[in-house]
Amino acid sequence: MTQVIQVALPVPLLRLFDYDCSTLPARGARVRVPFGKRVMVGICIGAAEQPQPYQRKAVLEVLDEQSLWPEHLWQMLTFAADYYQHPLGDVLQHALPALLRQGEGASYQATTLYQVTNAGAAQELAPLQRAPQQQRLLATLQQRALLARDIRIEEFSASALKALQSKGWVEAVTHVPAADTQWGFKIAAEPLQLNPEQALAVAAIAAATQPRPYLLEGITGSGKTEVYLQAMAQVLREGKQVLMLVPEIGLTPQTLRRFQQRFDVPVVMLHSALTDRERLDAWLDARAGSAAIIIGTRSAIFTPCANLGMILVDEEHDNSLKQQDGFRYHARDLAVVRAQLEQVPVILGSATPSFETLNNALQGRYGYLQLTERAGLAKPAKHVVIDMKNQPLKAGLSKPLISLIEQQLAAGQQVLLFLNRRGYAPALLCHECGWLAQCRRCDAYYTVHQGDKQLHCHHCGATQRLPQQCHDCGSTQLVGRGVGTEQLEQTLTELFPAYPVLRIDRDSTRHKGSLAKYLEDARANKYQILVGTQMLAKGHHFPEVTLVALLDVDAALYSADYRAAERLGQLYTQVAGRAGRASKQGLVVLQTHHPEHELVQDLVNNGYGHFARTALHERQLTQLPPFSYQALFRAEAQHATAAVAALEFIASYFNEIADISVLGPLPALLERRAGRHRFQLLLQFQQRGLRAQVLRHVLPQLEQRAELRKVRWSLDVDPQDFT
DNA sequence: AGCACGCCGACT
DNA sequence: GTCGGCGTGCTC
Repeated sequence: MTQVIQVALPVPLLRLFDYDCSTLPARGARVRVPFGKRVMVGICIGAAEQPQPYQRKAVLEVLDEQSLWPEHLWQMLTFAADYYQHPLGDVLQHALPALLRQGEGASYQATTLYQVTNAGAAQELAPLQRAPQQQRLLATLQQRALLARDIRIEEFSASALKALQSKGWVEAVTHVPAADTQWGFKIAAEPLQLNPEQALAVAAIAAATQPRPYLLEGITGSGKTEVYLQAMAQVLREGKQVLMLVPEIGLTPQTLRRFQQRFDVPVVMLHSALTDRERLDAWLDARAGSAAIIIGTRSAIFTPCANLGMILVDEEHDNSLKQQDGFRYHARDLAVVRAQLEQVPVILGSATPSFETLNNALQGRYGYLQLTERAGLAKPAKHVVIDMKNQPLKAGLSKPLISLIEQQLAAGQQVLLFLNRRGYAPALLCHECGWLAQCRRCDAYYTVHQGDKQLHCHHCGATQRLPQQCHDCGSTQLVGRGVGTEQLEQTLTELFPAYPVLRIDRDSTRHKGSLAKYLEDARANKYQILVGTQMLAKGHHFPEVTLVALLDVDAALYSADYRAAERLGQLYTQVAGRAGRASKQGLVVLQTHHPEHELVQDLVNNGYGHFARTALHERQLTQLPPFSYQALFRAEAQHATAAVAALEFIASYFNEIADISVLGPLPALLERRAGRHRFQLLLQFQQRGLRAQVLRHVLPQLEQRAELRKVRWSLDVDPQDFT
């Protein structure tokens, strides 16, 4: 009997689409459908209860017999679509590997497996002395069978393989990888001895009768990872899976190795270098339960797990956990929702917890586990605040800082300098008339880059040749104003010619693999002076670094973005954790024109914990998140008036509702970018429930309005960034 | 988001 | 005379 079904399609529309179908597919199964002039893969949501009187088209093909997602994960995904008011079809699309989005079968692909024949197993290796390629391959095959892919990866010779086959020693068989859900739990390496705090944390998680979220707040070097490992061990021992989210930068082969060394269980790592097929295999392994540990960045939160036992979110304060465009979800928040639905514990780990998470822990909603002791005998770093007022500066370096650097270098140690501006100089100034080279498409100045002798706009990517003359007065007296990492690198090379300088920023690491190489060189102490942007701040440890300096933090102290201070506190604390170790005193230097600033004083004197609590109290007084719930509408258009009008139109839907504060429309921090005028409208609610209810009611209406068709607009629930 | 339709400028 | 620029509208 023909059914009418609702289908979610990957289009930016909140509504679902009705199709005729000869059967009723499972909810969560894929269907191939005609859509306009195209054919698309959509997800069946179920039977349409009140089919619209509409000229329906028919489903072309039902691609899955069952739902692609386990029930709890399906619930999380529908929750997310509602919470973020984002089209369900697009949300579901995010939760699928590329091959499944394209309509491939949700199954392993048969590949060729090469194995020794009986004759091959008995064959001596010595006679192959004169064919070393064949000898090496046969020796390996006698130990284990190899997939076609392994042959390639391990660089065996294809002709050697052919030769062995023709001698009848090796045969090719068709191999369908099966999800092997039976992995026995084995500890590969003995766990480390825990200190009392660590032991308490592990025990608290193990002893909980009700699974719940935990904040694991551990200063750098306090052994957070060991707590993760031992908490995981208990889950793995029961045959359950662990899902771990890490920041983009933390997804390294070292991470993988650390887990493999401890546990003799299958680990899959979802990194960007995987092919689409490998990604699907990993997804299938996780869904079947045959992967014991699944590690990935933000989007890994959507990986289905047959038998989930725990979720870990490492560096839970990290901004890369929030997607900044399209489906703007926060993976940490979804992890908490998923853990609740699946009834498993979730551990949010950080040395510098986000204010949201810290507040939840302080209010008792999350378990609060603290690690305050540095392992070993490492001394906490010394803090120095340098007042830049009235100081002569050399490429942003004050005299006292230069002499501190000198001392460290002379003692054979490494220094690490942070400057959050890449390029040579953040502006090009005419020395005669004051003209500044400005991007034509953005409200921003061009950055001078000496490397390629060009001006770059860091906001729209535009470039042009370095001008020889002022555009206004024709003078040739053009000078860079301000300091970027390029110039800092150059100046340091001049100041300390005996010491090699390494610069790490987006420009110097453009080639793939170069970042990894530089980091390795830095760790190996090939460079004594390291210069970089934030890029260098996250998650890297350089054991020989004793001095870390933040060259200019003033922008964060007086930013229009209320989260700037939180981020500064986190950055400062993270980098402070990198200075010094057991035998050497670390030094953290902060240069500012406002040494008396409360935030600076609090951070330096009382540490992140106190700083965060003070700032949280302030957020409470001013009714900012996490003490209120925000939704941000953004609009951009060719003309400012169009963007403003669109937001005013949106605002009219909220103005009359009680208990909503409506701010704006206000220009974005960078009003014009790539030739488009950008404005924002901020809504603030006292209750999360009210926000959900109102957005759920209003968004579908807005989508219908012709008034909003001419501008590009979007909604960001729980905005992190106001740029 | 795509993809078509539609109406105005610089090219073979 | 066309090719193609991106504004506007629609997708079950």
